[in-house]
Amino acid sequence: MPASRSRARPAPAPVAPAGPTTVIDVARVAGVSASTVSRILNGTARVADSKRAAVEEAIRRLDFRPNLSARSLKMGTTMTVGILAQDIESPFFTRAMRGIEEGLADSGYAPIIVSGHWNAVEEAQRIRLLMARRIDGLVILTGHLADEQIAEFARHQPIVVTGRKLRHDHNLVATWLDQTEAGYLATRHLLSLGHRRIAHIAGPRDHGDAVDRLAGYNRAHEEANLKPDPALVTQGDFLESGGLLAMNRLLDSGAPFTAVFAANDQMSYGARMALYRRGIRVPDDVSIVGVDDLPASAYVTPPLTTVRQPIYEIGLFAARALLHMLGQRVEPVDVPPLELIVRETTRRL
Amino acid sequence: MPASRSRARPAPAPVAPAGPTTVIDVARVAGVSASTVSRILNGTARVADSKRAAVEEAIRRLDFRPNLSARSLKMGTTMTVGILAQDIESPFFTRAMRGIEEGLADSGYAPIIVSGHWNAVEEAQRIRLLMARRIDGLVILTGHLADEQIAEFARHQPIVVTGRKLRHDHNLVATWLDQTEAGYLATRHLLSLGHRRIAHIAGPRDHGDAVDRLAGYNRAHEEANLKPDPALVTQGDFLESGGLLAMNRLLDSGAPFTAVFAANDQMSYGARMALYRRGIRVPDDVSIVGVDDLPASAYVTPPLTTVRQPIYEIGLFAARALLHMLGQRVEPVDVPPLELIVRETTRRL
DNA sequence: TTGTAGGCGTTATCAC
DNA sequence: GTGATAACGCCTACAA
Repeated sequence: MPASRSRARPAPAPVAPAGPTTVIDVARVAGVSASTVSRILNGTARVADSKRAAVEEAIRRLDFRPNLSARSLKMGTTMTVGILAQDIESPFFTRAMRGIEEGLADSGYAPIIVSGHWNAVEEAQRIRLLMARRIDGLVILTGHLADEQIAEFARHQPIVVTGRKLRHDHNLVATWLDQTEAGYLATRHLLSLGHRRIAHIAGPRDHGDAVDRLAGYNRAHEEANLKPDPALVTQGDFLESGGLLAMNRLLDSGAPFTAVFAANDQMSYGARMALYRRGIRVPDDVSIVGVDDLPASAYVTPPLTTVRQPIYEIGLFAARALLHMLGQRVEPVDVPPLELIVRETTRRL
Repeated sequence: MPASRSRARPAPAPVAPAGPTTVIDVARVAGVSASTVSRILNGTARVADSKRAAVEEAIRRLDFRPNLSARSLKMGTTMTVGILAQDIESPFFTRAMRGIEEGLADSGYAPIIVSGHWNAVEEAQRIRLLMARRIDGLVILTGHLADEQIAEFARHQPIVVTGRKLRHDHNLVATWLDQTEAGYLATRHLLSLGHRRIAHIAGPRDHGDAVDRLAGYNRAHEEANLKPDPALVTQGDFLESGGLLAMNRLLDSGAPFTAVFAANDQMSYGARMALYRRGIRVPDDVSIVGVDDLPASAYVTPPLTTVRQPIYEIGLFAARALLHMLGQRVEPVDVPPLELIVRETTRRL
């Protein structure tokens, strides 16, 4: 029976203050000053054991919780970090968020998540909203912001940004994986299985990762002294629906191919569906490779061969790096490298 | 070139204050008092157009943003709502969160998301953490908290809780869909296709929805004057892995069946994988029905027949209901009913 | 219409 | 070791 907030009814106990409980109430009940309560709360200084006991008892009795707004006002810190995602429903971002959640656990920091929807203007807007809340730090999960813009934001608070290469700074950490390598690993795998006509469902043209993966596709061909057929490269949007549409276009074009490299897992699912619709078997007639290794990829039929991205670990890394910049003592984590996961959507030609 | 935070260097402009910009700085630059600035910020009172212009200009010049902590301290409101999810990576919760995000858009409220991991103790802990931050409202997305516990929490701030039937209150709104109906719809569909030996992969025993769906499965049988074979009911955990394990148990038991009703889509995926592993065709040899209609269910092969839950709309509803309780003028939204979505994992026997 | 003054709850500084 | 006191930045009576 917490004693606070008893307005209409008579106070249930003589100690009950009028409004929400404050340090002063606790101090009065414990027979000490507010400063002493504060000191005990924060471990700022040594206090006599007897007083400590009295204060702790009073805190319990009154169910006292310090007002974070007041503390923030005084300290200039909000114990809140902002997370800029792009699409809160995408498995990519939720996996990263899990990593962040884990990395932030027990740190006292809580995440506020906003979505930028792959739109630089909206992203900047959301970040300003976050900054108006005086967040102590910010994680930017990929996106379309200009590097200079991010550097500018980093003048106001520590930032960790994923998916780009940026000069580190006391206030700015970037984590980056070579997405050319992802495209290269996927394509080389198909080439090594004897495939020579390999289609590619690319991601959005304005998306750096997509561009890099296409470059990796080209590099693997070059290395094998092959020239990819431009008719086999088509555009997707990183979503299932786009993968389905792209595969339909590929099929309708009549250009023959025996394998397809989709720039991410979600488009692989869509492509797979398009093939299924036409009765084209995977991997017997066409092999598929994706990128990401989303949790679902082990449960689609057949299980998807893909290039694993350490998304969870990136989230974990981001959280830890941010805490480090915020002055917390945390052990750093490593981001493992990209890795080809061979499952059952690819077979030797 | 924002003028604030120029500590080490000489001030770039004569207007630059020492620390972060405050109303007082704005007032000084605009040649008015701080209260006038506040009034303009909040539209609290009429002010002369000339002063308004000067203040707005000063705000722009100084890139001023009101300190939310100070405002919160004064007003007793944080413009923050807490969201208790269970697993931030589950498509169920992310879909709901999308709805919440949409419902909160442009309201000025930002969501803080925490996860309870289906553990009543952890859920209560997280909520206390949220409450320590003085959130203005709370959305509880299902979970294992006791009704009384929720009622107790609702004494401190408005709460919307999904997935239960609770007496509404000026501070408590519950939204609930009859999950017996979900199990009933799924099972009746299979029965109507001529299936008589229908297996069921149930959800966790301590999960109300799971229990209700099993009850619906039984009710559909009763209605058809059939008795489900207890050997065909097995336990899952609402995850893909649990669905896979459960289906393997079913198969190993030797009890014959021609269809399976899985208590959610994720377990359907796992069950589908187990069948695939053994070369059992879907729907030719075994039909499958799930519950949820996750976005992915239209893209698995074959596309999953399932009972659609309006998860997004539930999130939207929750956000709107909360805003309403917080005194905002918002138009209410309806939660559509459960609906059987017939795709391609079921066929007539 | 506008300014002055006081306080929201906390912590840091300074005395004792 | 402990207590008074003065901010932190904002908003809202109250006064003018």
